[in-house]
Amino acid sequence: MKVATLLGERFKKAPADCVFDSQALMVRGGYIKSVGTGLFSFFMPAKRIAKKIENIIREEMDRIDGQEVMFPVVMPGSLWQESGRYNSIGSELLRFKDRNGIDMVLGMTHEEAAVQLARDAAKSYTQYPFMIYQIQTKFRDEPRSRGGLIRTREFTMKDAYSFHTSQEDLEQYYAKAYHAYDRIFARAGVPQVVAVKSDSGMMGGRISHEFMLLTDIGEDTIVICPECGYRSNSEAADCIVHNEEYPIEPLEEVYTPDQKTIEDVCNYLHKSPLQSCKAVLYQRNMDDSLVIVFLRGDLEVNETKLRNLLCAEVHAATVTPEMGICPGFIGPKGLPEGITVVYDESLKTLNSFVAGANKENYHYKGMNMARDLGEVKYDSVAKATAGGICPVCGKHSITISRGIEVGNIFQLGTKYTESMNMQYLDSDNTLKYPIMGCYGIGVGRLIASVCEVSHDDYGPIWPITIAPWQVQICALRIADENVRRVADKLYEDLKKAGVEVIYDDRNISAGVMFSDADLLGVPLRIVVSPKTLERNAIEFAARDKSFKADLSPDNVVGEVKAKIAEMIAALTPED
RNA sequence: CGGGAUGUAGCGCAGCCCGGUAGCGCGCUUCGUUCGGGACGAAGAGGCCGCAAGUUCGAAUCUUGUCAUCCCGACCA
Repeated sequence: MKVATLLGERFKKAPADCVFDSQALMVRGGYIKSVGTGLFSFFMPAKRIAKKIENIIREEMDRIDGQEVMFPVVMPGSLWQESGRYNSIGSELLRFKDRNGIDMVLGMTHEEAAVQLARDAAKSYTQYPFMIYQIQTKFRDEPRSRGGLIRTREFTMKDAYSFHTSQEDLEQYYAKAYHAYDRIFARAGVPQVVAVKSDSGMMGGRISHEFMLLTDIGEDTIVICPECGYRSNSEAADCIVHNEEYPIEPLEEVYTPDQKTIEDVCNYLHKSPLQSCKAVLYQRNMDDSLVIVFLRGDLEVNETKLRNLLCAEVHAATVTPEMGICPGFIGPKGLPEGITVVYDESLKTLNSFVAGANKENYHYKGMNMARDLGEVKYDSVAKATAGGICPVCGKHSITISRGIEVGNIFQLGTKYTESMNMQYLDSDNTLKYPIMGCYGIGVGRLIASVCEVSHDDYGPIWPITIAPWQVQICALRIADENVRRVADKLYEDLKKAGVEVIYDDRNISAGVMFSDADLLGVPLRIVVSPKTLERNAIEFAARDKSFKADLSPDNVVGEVKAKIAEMIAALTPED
């Protein structure tokens, strides 16, 4: 390929609305072009990167006995009716009608299609376990796509579905998939991607992990214990806090005029927020019924956990006079009947604290849950905080990071096989539902993630395993006959040797040529110029500046191939 | 869905308040000089000023509506 005819303008400056480095560089470098909100076309370099990532994924899926298949992008709504998701999923599932007025959907994930494909084909236990996967376009009508390829509405995704006859077998396979994912991210040049425990959300099932690229621009909050390696998405993380032993005091109602926030009340009463109880109000989406969460004053509610606990969607409450509560002065004692109350575990060992008195301008101090409220049930609904206690090793070591989710794995269970009536005949001659796992990786998001962690001010630095090309030839002063002859020959020789090479033979200034090369991010660069040819040499350098050397034009091909092999080997895991 | 902003050449923007020939920089074309980190000169090409109504002799500019895009939040396997 020659740069001269490579489509995609490379810009000196990024469009004004780019928010992430990866986004700016991929637009500037002529990789992607926005077509509409969350919709992108890929120019050749991006498409080549995607293809290489897909091939790595393909190899690793095949390595754990995956069978590559393909499901349709468009599916009849009736298929999604079977699993119940046609109605349970909101407007991110794009629904439309075909010419016959039949309800159709655009696939945002393919559990239904996978079960539909497999259910008639795997009737005997002897055919299990198996895994099927595809690499294909998905569409999710995201309420807010952003950040270039980080969050798009249409995207390419590898999705895999495994089917098992026992939980143990699923767990074994799950571990294999976990390992395959580690290999994929290592080979793609982002060993920074780590698995974290996650909430399984609408997918159903219990155990799941997300593979996160840890970066400040990430949209997810990750709870990490550097001491023991515990890692969890904040949505799924346990919040364990330590409470001081405070002197037991009698329960006392105190006048606290206009002291409505935790901060105000605590200042007013000279107490720490650690010694107070906060009320957070929600309403169930279904019927707007009120839910009050009580937790220690310094903590925040983990709404994912609250939803899971209540088995209901909730939203922040709008307080009306009919509710019979006093915002700013809400406490556990003396609430009206009929309100759902959730006590966070942080209150369990808090032996003396400040709380609202459910009376305008009054709080209690010296409150003690057991003494003043009797036996109540405690649930874990608080967000983990930095410095909190690690649920695994018990040290005060929790740190909070941000991450981009580039992949995930779920132990689904029988949610889909039951709802869609997929059964096999077991060895004991009884019909059973297979147990499923599912495993996803977003290809475009992975491209952006690699770019995010592997770039400099001038452009991306693609790992050799996914780079659009392995080597770029920059011919300076192409009008010089010697340069033309040597560079042309190098290009032909490298192509013949099977090296992926892109050749810039434009008659332009060195600055422009190098800047364009930096934006293309090709890991190895050969510069042919009159200057080096004078000493019968060409220059061979790495995009990441790790080396730069003169080579004799005669043994370039061998040297380049050796370097490529070395760089690929460095990214290939041992097992 | 709430809040904020922006739509003028491929990209970045000015012009709008105060209505009257559509402009600038980059990029693109041609010629010449220069050229190992975004060179210089000269001459060119390129625009239903997001769309639609309205006001007006006349609208990029004023009014109304509408669509699109971006940011923050809500939401999100």
